[in-house]
Amino acid sequence: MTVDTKPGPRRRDAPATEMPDKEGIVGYKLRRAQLVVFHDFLQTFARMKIRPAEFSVLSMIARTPGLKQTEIAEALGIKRANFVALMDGLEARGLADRRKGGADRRSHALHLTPEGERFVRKMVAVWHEHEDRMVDRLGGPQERDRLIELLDRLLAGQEAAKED
Amino acid sequence: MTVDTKPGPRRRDAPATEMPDKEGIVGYKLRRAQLVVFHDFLQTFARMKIRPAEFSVLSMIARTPGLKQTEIAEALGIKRANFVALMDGLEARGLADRRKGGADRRSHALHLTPEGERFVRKMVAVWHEHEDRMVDRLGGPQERDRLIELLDRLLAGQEAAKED
DNA sequence: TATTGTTATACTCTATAACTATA
DNA sequence: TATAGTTATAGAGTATAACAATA
Repeated sequence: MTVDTKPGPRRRDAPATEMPDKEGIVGYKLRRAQLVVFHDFLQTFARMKIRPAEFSVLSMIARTPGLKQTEIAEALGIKRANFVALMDGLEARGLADRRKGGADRRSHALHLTPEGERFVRKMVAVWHEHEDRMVDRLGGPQERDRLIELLDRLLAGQEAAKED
Repeated sequence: MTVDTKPGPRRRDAPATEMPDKEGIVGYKLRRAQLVVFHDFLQTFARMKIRPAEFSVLSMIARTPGLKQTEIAEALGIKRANFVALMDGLEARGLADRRKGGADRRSHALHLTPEGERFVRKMVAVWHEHEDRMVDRLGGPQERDRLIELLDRLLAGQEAAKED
């Protein structure tokens, strides 16, 4: 266990200096940074009317067509009950569809429509603007990779914590 | 502008390989990691019934007593309208109070009650469990500092983007 | 019995507009 | 006119329970 206390004398009645400063707190900084990045994402995609969750769903369908709802929802950390309205929206816009006819007649295979394919190509081009801007802020692809690696350690810790 | 494309030949009709993979996307990883850290925080503070926003408000009042609501809300990225119910809760629990009587009779000076002082001391002790766990997952205080620095770059980029 | 998709519902967070009392 | 605190409200996001169809 890491106890990150600084050496040296410490007075008894100085609670103010013992208080955690938000600027050094992992969760706080993580939240603020995530909000900033999502805000940039939302601004970038305001015209295309795409939200982060919709973006990740369309990307995943494009990468791996034919997956069923539960598979995509679980991979993205979306509850399957909440996935329904999201997918309804994409279907209503003619970007993706649910196809029945597989071996398991309970499930739907998710695919992009031809219009969805075109939309996703534009979406990815626009996304590069956003992502390049974030990578630039970080200091380049190498710094981006360092960040991703550190974030993966937090995520891996969660995996380990679940096994009990 | 950083364009992070890999060299080498690229086929025309292979959209699947051109799609962004969520595992390398800054915003996506940031969100997932933040959820994991907040989940650990919520578990850790389930008994004390403290949410992240309440934690940061109590910490800030403890560090700098006498600030007014708007100052704390703005520093923490909370809309002043949403701060009211949060502060109502802390006051109802007897942890903090709004004191009138300053030069500006519109504003409230925020302070901890004696019970709030005791509560915050316990809260900070419990928080160390959580924070140490996160720092351990990252690989130690040095790795934590690296992460904070990278997140600060994203936040600094936002500051710069606002000036227009 | 278990799983897939679905509906309904509730709770939290966040955002905006408008009010009041003071400045 | 502007600011501090407040109220009301609306929209996302997220969580759980329960159901029908199918396995």
